[in-house]
Amino acid sequence: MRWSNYFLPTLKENPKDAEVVSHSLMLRSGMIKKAASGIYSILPLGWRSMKKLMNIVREELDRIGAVELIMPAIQPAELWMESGRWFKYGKELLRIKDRHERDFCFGPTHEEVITDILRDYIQSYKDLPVNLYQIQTKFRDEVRPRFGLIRQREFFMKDGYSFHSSEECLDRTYQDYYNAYRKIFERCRLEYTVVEADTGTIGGYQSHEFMVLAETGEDAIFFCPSCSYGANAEKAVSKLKEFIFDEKEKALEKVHTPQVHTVEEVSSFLGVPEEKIIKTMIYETEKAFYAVLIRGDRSINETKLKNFLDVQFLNLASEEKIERVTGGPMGFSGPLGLKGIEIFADHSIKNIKNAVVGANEKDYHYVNVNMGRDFNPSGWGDFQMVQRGDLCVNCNTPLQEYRGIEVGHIFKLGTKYSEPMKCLYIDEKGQKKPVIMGCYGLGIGRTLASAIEQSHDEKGIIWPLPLSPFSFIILSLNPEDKGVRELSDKIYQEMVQKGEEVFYDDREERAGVKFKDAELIGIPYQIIIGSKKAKENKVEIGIRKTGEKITMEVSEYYEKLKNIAL
RNA sequence: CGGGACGUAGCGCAGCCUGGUAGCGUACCUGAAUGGGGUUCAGGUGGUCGCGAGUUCAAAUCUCGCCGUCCCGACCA
Repeated sequence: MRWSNYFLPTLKENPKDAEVVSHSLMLRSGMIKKAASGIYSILPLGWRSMKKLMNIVREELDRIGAVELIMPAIQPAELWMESGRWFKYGKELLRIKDRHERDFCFGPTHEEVITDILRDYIQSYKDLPVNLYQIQTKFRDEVRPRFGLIRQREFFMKDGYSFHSSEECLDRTYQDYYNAYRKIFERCRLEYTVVEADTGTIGGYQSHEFMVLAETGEDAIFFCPSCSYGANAEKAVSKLKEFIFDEKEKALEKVHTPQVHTVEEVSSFLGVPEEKIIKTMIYETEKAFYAVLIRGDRSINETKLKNFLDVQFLNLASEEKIERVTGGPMGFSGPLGLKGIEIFADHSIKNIKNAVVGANEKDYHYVNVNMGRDFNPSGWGDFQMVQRGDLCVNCNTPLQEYRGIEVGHIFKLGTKYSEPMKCLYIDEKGQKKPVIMGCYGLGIGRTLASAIEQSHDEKGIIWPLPLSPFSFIILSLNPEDKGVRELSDKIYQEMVQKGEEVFYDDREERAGVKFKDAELIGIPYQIIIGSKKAKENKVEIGIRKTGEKITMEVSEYYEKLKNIAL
């Protein structure tokens, strides 16, 4: 491909609305162009990289026996009503009406459509398993699209779905995808980790996230360096530092605590450590209000709480509602004397003796509160957010915290969709059963952006060879010099004939411009052809990653290049 | 959904406070020189100042509304 014949608008300056490096470099290297917030055109150079990644994905999925198909982006509302997600999915689901005022949505994911396909064709256990995938445009109306291709509203996703007649069979396919994903990310030369994850709106009962490690990552993950336990912040569990309170229970006492609201304030006002304070959080859900107790130095993990309470909506109650429910203002809630509201406690408060709690009354707290004697929660659970330094539940090693970009997510769905949508099969005994499903997502654009986040320098992108839009770039430094032009043309022709993916900068630009652009777009290997060296029948090979330049005879460039590029 | 900021040439910005019909850099076009790291000089093209109302003799500038874009937050009792 000749640059003069290509469409590659590079930018010298940093676009002002690009905040993260992958976004900025993709814009500058002419890979993408924004159409609207979170919505991008993929320009030729970007599309080449994207196709590279898609093909890696295809190869690895084909290898595990998954079969590619393509489903519609526009999906009828009826299917979403059947699964129950038309109402549950929320505002992220882009709903549209056709000319007959019929409801549709632009698919954020395809569980409904694929289940609808399968239920009509699956009859017997003999038809199972089925393992299908597609690479297709998704739309999620994100509240806050950001970071270029990392959080888009319209994006390419590889989504796979598998159907089984037994758990064991699902387990095998799940493992196949797990391994295939590992291979994909390894082939992309990404530094990543796999963590246990919450299943969110997709549902199901087991899931793993593939996280590319990056400081700009939106998700926090915890990882045990010793036993390699890993989980994202929503799912992570840990052992807390235990505090032993071997004191006697003292008499309950109400104390005046004017203007003392937060744990921090209570701690310093009363001179008690935060570990002896029990925080009482009032949550509002679609079912009821709940009081949730947790140790003063810990934070509530709302995802865990949501799962525990089995609710769709969960929000901290507003000031007025707290007053209505507890009788006291915000900042003074406590478990004592609460009426008409269930109290759930996190395990972290179990051993606290002579604790401090709010008195549900302005400017008052109780001290020397003891669980069992003074109050009893109606249930116990793990509601806490893991914090740095907490210990691994398996091996007691302090957990490490990283930031990551979620590039892949696999789920065991079970019968969450097959049951309501009646995707049934007949088993060996002639009984009708819902199909057992798994689903497997991989973000294409996001993976590409992650690769740039992990591999760049101040000059531009440094593509790992498997994702690079081209493997080689010929820099013809003085194309008006006949010798240079002829040699450049010759080398270009040769490489094309050998089937190499080579980009030829034949533009009438100065050398500096070509070097800068080549570095910006990050092609791993440069073939540099200039007047002086060309006269001596020599060329240079430049390596983007190291900046190294190696001079050699024209006759040996190809062999050497192939050796280096291995 | 809340808070903040921005919107002026393809891109990056100034001008706005203190109203008088637009400027810088870069890119682009022409010419010349240069020719291995965004070169230099000369000349030139390009903007209904996001949109709409209002105030005014006069609005990029002041006022109001809308639209768009980006950032931060989503939370600790």
